[in-house]
Amino acid sequence: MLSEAAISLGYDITKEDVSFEVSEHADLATRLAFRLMAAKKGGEGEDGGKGKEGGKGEKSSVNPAQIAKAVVDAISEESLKSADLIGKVVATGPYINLFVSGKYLVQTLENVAGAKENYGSGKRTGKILLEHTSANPNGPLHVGHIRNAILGDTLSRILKKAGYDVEVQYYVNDIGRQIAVVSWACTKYPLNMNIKPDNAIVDVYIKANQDIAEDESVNEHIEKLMKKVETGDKETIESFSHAVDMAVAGISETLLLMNVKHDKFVRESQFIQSGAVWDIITRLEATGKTRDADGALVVDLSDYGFEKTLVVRRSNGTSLYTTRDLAYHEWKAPQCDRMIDVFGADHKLISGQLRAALELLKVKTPDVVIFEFVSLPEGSMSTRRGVFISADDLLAQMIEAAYSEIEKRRPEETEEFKKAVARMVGIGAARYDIIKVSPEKSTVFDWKTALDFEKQGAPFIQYAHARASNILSKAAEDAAPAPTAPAASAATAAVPFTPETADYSLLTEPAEAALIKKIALFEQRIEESAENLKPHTFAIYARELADDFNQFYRYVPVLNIEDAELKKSRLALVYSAKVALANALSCLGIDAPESM
RNA sequence: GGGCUCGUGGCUUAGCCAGGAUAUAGCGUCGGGCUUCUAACCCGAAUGCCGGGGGUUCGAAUCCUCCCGGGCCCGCCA
Repeated sequence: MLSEAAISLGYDITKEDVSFEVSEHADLATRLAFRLMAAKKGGEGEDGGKGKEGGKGEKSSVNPAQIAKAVVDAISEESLKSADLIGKVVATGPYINLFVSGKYLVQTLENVAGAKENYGSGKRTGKILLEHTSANPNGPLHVGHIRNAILGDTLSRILKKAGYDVEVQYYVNDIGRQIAVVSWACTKYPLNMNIKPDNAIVDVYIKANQDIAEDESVNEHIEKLMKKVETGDKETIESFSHAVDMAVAGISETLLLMNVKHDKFVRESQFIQSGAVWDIITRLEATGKTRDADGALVVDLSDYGFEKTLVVRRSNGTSLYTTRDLAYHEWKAPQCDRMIDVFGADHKLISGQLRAALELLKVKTPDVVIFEFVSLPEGSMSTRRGVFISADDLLAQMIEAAYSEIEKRRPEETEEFKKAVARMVGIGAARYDIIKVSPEKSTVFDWKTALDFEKQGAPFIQYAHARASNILSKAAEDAAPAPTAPAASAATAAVPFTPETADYSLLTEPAEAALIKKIALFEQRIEESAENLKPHTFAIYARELADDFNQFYRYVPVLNIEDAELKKSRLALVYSAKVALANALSCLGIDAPESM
């Protein structure tokens, strides 16, 4: 419509030149006028170039505000009519602002009612293999790992919502040096079977590392174990595997508590046993880019901009994490259209080298999502030194904090109710606090901030959902009163309501329109978030949605009105808002309580 | 030392990739709102040389460059 108008004025543009953005001044805005001015100035020869010598002297006689006005004036009557979702187009200064029509709002609510829990789903296709968390099984997850877990899990939910077929994997290091230390520690020190198994493992792991620091000879034992495992010694493999099982069991329990789901736990050792690792090494050698360095085999990746070579085989003949990771990615590549890895900032260099080596082998490379570190006020965390705050501790304290809140607010409720809500709110708050911040910010963990339930965090969104649920359940009660209930008054009289039959055009309050418009943006925001691999942008959308619902809740009564038709329509809107809120929370891995 | 990354009111933070309308929101501070669907809510106020200098541009928080400060990496660890 706008391009037609611009063309009619003699501008040489195509539909693609018209781009829109969201704006606080309009539902949709375009800076088309700026483009047109630039195009005109650039002259005949150049079209989107910078026009490095063009612009200076010849000041254009028209300014963008005039162009904008001219374009809007040139929009033909029937063109505006045919775009029936757009209600109004105005030029404000150099901007052309578009406002949606009532039909757009009605259509949005019809879509929600039709789609329900599928509302907001995108149409993307393709299979994605997403790897996240993959913490070493040498102890419990700590607060650094949960950034990985929550980022990865939220990303997987958003990608699924966008339409992709997503399989999530945890890559288990069950064979490296650290696991050899764990295994050795398990034979030297007794395991405390009365505590969570990952905690029992880390206790002995820390002791073993102290031993190594004090006594060099321990390293010889460790190395012997590594060799044995790579050459297939059954007993050693079983001992490793037992220790790994314990740690993984504990880690899984923590992940489950956080609503983090993996489809598969893939063990590194399988790539040793299958011979894939040695096969990779042979093919790397065949590229001619490898060489011997003091007995070790290294790959020269200088063609890819890496000065440092990459070691793929130790001088003692054993493989390294990186080598096994190459085999893992080669294994994954044919199973999917796209691989995504979520790694901590410490993996930045190595993941770049991994991608380069995969390219060398002509294997599809993964997209890597990097998040910066979470450190403690006294410095960075270390499982080995026992310097960390475990995820379990954090989550337990958050649930406890949520419990005391619910105790304060709803003392009359049952213990079961309070416990359930405390879990939903505590975990939700933890997840939201982590996901709302963009991953490239490094953070310092602080108990006080962590346990301070930030306003407009997860509880805020959950509360909006609970409010919507409450209105709907009250309406249902009114519609089917219990035999003992007093007769309903006129204002609260039963309103048979179904989203399909409501007259949405009655919803004309500003707060109603604002809420509907926000609901309408769901799919777009999901696709944006999925496309950019930025879950935090969707977390912000969920908050905005709750914000608009709370405005509506404050200013627009639903149950206490006389007009039955209007009540029906508003109930339908509340229903749509509840669906949108529930779907948004689900994408964030946060439970949506009916009451809290 | 080299590479990557971050720096936005007292604190936390969005916007930066694809430069444009008074820079987003929360906490904290100050003031207001529960006989009306749960106040984990809502409304209002104050608070910003968008780390600093230079450059590109009609226009820079956004692009380029140098500098300063924090984080991460530069292992035959993962």
